[in-house]
Amino acid sequence: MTASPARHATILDVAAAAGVSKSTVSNVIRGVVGVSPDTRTRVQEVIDQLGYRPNVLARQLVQQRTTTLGVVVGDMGNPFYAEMAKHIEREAAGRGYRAMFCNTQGENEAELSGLESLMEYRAAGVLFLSQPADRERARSIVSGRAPAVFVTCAGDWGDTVSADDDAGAELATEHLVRLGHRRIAYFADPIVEDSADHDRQTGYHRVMDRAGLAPTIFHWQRQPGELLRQKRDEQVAEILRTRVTAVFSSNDYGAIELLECADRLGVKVPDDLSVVGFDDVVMAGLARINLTTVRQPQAELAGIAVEILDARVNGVLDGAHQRRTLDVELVLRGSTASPQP
Amino acid sequence: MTASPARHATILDVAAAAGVSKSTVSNVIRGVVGVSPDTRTRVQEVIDQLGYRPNVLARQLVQQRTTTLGVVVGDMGNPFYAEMAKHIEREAAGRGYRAMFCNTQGENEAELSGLESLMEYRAAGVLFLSQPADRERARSIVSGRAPAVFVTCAGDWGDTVSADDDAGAELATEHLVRLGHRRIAYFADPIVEDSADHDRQTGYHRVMDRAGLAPTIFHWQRQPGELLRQKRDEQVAEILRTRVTAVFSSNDYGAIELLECADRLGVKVPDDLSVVGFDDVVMAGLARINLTTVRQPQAELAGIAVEILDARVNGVLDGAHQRRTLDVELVLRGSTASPQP
DNA sequence: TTGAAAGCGCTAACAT
DNA sequence: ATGTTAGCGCTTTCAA
Repeated sequence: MTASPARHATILDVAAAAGVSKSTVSNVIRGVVGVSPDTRTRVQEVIDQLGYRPNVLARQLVQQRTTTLGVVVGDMGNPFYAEMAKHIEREAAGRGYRAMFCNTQGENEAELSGLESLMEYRAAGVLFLSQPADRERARSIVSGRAPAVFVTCAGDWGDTVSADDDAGAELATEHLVRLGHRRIAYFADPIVEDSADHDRQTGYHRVMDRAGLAPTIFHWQRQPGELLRQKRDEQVAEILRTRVTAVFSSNDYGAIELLECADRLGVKVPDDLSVVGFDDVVMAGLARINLTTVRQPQAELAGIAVEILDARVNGVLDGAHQRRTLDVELVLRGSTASPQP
Repeated sequence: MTASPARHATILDVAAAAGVSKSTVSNVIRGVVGVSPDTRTRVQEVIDQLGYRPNVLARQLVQQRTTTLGVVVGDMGNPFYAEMAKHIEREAAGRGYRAMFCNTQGENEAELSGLESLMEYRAAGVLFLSQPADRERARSIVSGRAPAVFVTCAGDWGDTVSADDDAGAELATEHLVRLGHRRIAYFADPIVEDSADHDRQTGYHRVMDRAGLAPTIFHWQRQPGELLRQKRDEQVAEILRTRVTAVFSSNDYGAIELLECADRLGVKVPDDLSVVGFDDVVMAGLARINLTTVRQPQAELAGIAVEILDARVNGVLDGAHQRRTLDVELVLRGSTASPQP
């Protein structure tokens, strides 16, 4: 079999074969009332026979609106974003939208050209799973042309849907305090959105203050691209020299890397070091990882985000930006315990 | 700020503002030669000023071809597919295509309606990361309308790009044989495509035969939806009762589950049991998983798949289906060792 | 070097 | 209940 001519039947082909006008075919396709049962079935038969599929491009061109949702995601290789992407695609499809993904890998250029491309496709709305690096240019490309929803990352020019980062951090930190830890560090992974990181730090600080403990913030150094294992180990070793007995990491990924370092350094988790993460990615639940963490309600986040975007697109929702915050939950697993005496 | 009117400037707006005809604007956009420098800059200024973006729908309607690539993926939550999806999106974007994902979750209905939708969007081509459940209907929807490429899964009505499953299985099995194992089981995870599973079994069988060893095939029972942990443990316990000392799993996911079961049952890996996986997902490289496995060249698979699809779309490649097989590599880690005496 | 005009496949009035 | 018609925003001959 050779390459296909990719010939699609048009509404005119159907009309001709069924011996009706193209409007009648259009009426059948769109299921409008006022088509005689006879005609309807006859047209439908021709449609099935010809394998006719309406051209969405033509439809959307005349209707002046599309059912394409743009999704901007930093790294689909990151399990958290991959799972979010999956949920969003499902939600979008459930509401009759098609998701167009732009995986930006944090590259400014990819981000901007992706957004421009989405606008050229006249995406009905765009959904950010990570805040664009160049906020102003991103905004100037999208704003005024399509509604935007920021999921899990704050954006000041669109609706935002995120987990209660502050409360989650409180939960995590309180858990460590109750276990008897005094030296509890906050471990910031730069991959976490600034706004989320900020809120998580806030929650951490509040609990530490309340307990009369001194906060310590560590910034995980990431090399652009590959991570230097030795460099990470040195950092962790340094942290442990400060006699820290517990760490709250701003995300699971960072927490898992910390576990790895601890393993290499011979530091026992949870005996010598307790670790709490944030996200509850699937990996965190593996018996060998077994990470105590704060669960983000991924499916709900995705559902509400698409719901809001849909409402904006349909003009059902209008006016000021929505700011939805969903509850989180602490998942107790094996990476935390009371400090050794 | 209230909701945007989503008003996009058209080519006519630009033409009017620049005092030229729309054809001239079109010529500027498309960068065709034969436009005076004066006119070009003037038009370009208006374009920038108005933030004009050509409507891709209109363009594609008249050109009778799109730059949309449909990607069908079974489960983006699965790290292997998530990583593949990411690479494919990057490759597609690099060649001027936009990726439209359909996450089917193995549901027949989602799959078929997703494909129909892709055809309505007049996707230039479709890329399968997992074989559709209803092959015949999938074929009838796509075939003759858009070229299809099957990545990591065999499809008889399109080009296929996959890793050398057979050779990979040989590598894995030989590794275990050389370590001195005699009772080596093959562990089939049903999530693996039939064709890939078949080839991996073939490689396994060949090596076992050559070594004069008796092959044993186990089929991992997966409940639809949630897995029953106890059930899995029972299966693994049963396998171990057969005095198997090594297992070659048809994918990393299954291998990791096996590790989990072994942990729970108190079976030491690699001392009491050696385990080899297939794929080399990121998780397999975590120190706490440390799985010996066969690496699939994900980026290359994605690159070649998109390259072939691009060639088909442009008519550069014509005729019989391509069948590309890429080399794999055994990644030695800590889950394998010689059997205990 | 530019412009006029004919569609691409469809929807949505408006006629009949 | 069905047909006619005027676009949607663009590309692409063909003239000027």
